[in-house]
Amino acid sequence: MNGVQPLYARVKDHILSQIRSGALLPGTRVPSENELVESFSVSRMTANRALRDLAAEGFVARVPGVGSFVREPPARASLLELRDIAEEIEARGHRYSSRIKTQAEVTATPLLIEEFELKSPQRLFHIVIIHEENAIAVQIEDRYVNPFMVPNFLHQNFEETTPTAVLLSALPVDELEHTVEAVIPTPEQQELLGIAGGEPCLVLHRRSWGKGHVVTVATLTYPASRYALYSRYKTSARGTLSD
Amino acid sequence: MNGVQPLYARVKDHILSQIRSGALLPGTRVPSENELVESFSVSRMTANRALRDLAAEGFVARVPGVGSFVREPPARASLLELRDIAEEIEARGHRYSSRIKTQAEVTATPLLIEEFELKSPQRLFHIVIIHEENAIAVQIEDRYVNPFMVPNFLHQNFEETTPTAVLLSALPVDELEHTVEAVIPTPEQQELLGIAGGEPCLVLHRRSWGKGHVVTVATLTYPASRYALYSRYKTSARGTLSD
DNA sequence: TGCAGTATATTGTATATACAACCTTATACA
DNA sequence: TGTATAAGGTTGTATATACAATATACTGCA
Repeated sequence: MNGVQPLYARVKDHILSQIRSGALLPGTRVPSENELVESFSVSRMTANRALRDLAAEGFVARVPGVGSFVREPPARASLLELRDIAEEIEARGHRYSSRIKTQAEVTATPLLIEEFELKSPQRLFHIVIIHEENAIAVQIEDRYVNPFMVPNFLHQNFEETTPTAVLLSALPVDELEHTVEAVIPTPEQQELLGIAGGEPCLVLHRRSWGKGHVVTVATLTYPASRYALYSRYKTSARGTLSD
Repeated sequence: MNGVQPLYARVKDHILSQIRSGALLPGTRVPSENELVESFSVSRMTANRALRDLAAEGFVARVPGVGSFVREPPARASLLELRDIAEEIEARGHRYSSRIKTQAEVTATPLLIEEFELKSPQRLFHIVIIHEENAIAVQIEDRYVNPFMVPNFLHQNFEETTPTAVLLSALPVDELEHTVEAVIPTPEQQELLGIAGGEPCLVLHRRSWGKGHVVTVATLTYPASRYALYSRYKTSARGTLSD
C-alpha cells in the first residue's frame, strides 16, 4: 500500500468530498477542466479523466459547450442500507437478544483474500452471532473485518453492542455491495436458527468499503419464514449505472 | 446522430462483440494495448481507453505486467434498478429467449385491488412469461398492469420485446417497492422452471408507480441455483444510519 | 542444476498538443 | 431593431511521448 494516490484520483476525491459534504449541491456547476488544470496544476487530460470518471459513476452530468453539473443523489432501497438489527427489533417494540458463537482472529482464505482485495494472506477478525427477536433466532451474522481498518473491533463486548454499531461509529461507509440469494441452510445453520430441514433461507452477502478499502464482509442468513427484505423508494429519474 | 463512432468505441465494440459471440471465452486473453495499436492503427492511449472502459464495465480484468482477460459473466440481476432482463442476459454474452404462458385481461381480485390501490374492482392486464438464458429458464415473470396507465400493453408482441421494455418506454417510473423472500416453489413453478423439488427460489415482488398511480405489480421468481440479486453503489451525501 | 540478474512485455499514469463540436455571449452590420 | 458573425469557453476525441510498476521469460554464472 503506497498511500500515494494518483493525481486523477485526488482530483476526483476532492470534488466528491465537496458533493458529499453539501458544499456542491445538486445542479451546481463543478469546476471546468481548465479550472481544475489551474487549481490542481495538472494537465487537462488528467482533469478530463477525473470528471469523466465522476460522470461514469453518476455523480456529475457533463454538457458539451456548457459545463459539468452535480447530479441528484440516487434514491436507494432501504433494504440495502445499513441499520443496526438491535435498533430495528427494538423499534418494532420487541425484545432483542444475541448469542455469540465465534469471536476470533483467523488467516484469510483465498476466497477471503479476493473478497477483501488483499494482495497477500493476512489476518482477519471473524465473528459469528445469532440475533434473536423475542428469543427467536432471526439472523445469523457471519462477519469478517479487516483489522487494519478497525483495529479495536475484536475487543468489543458484543453482549452489549452489535458489530454494525461498532463499525458504523468507527468508519464512514463509502460503498456497498449486496448479493441476495436463496439457499437451503446447512444442518449447522438449521440448528443455529432452530428451523426445520426443508425451510429455505435468504442470504444477504454484503461488502462495505471505507477510505477506499474493503472494511468488512458479512453474510447474513435469515429464515424465510421469519423475514423478508423490503424497500420502497422514490426514483430520481436517472439512467442505469453499470456495475 | 452522425453515425460515426469514435475510435475508442469502435475498438470496444469489436472486443465486446467477440466476447458476446463466444469467440473470446471467459479467461481468455484479449489483445494487449500494443496489439490493438497495431491492428486498429490507433494510438496506445486510445487502445488504453477502450480496455479501461471495458474493465470499468466489468467485461475484462486487467493485470499489470500480464495482460487483460475476459471475465466470468456473473449470473445476477440488478436489485435496485429496473433493467430489461433480455438486455441483461445479452450483456453477459448469452442468448435470450422466452416462452409466453399467459397474456389476458382479468378482473382484479381483492388482493390485487389492494396492491393497485384501486377503489373498486377493475379489469387488469395479466401476463406470465418464462425468461430463458441459453435455453434454461431463469425467471418466471408474473405481472399485472393497470390498463388505464398503459392501454396498449396487452397488444404488444412479447415474442419480440419484453414487458419491462414496453413499460419503461411507456411511462417514467417515480417510485418502486421491493420485497424479497426465499420460498420453495409450487409444483407448477417447479415445472415451469424445470428444477428439482427441494430447490429454493428467490421471489422478488415489485410494485412500480408512475404519475402517482400503481402502474404494474410483478412477481419475479428466480431459481436459487441460477440467479442471485446484486447491487453495488457508492453511498452519496451523508450516510444516514437508518432506513 | 539452481539462482541471480537482465531483458521484455504489459498495464498505469501523466503531460503537451491538436482539432472538432457545441453553447453562450458579445459585436458588427443592415 | 433584428440578424448574422465572431469570439471565447467547454467538452469530446486522438496522438505522441515519457516514465513507473509489475510479471514473466531468458541468460549467464556459480
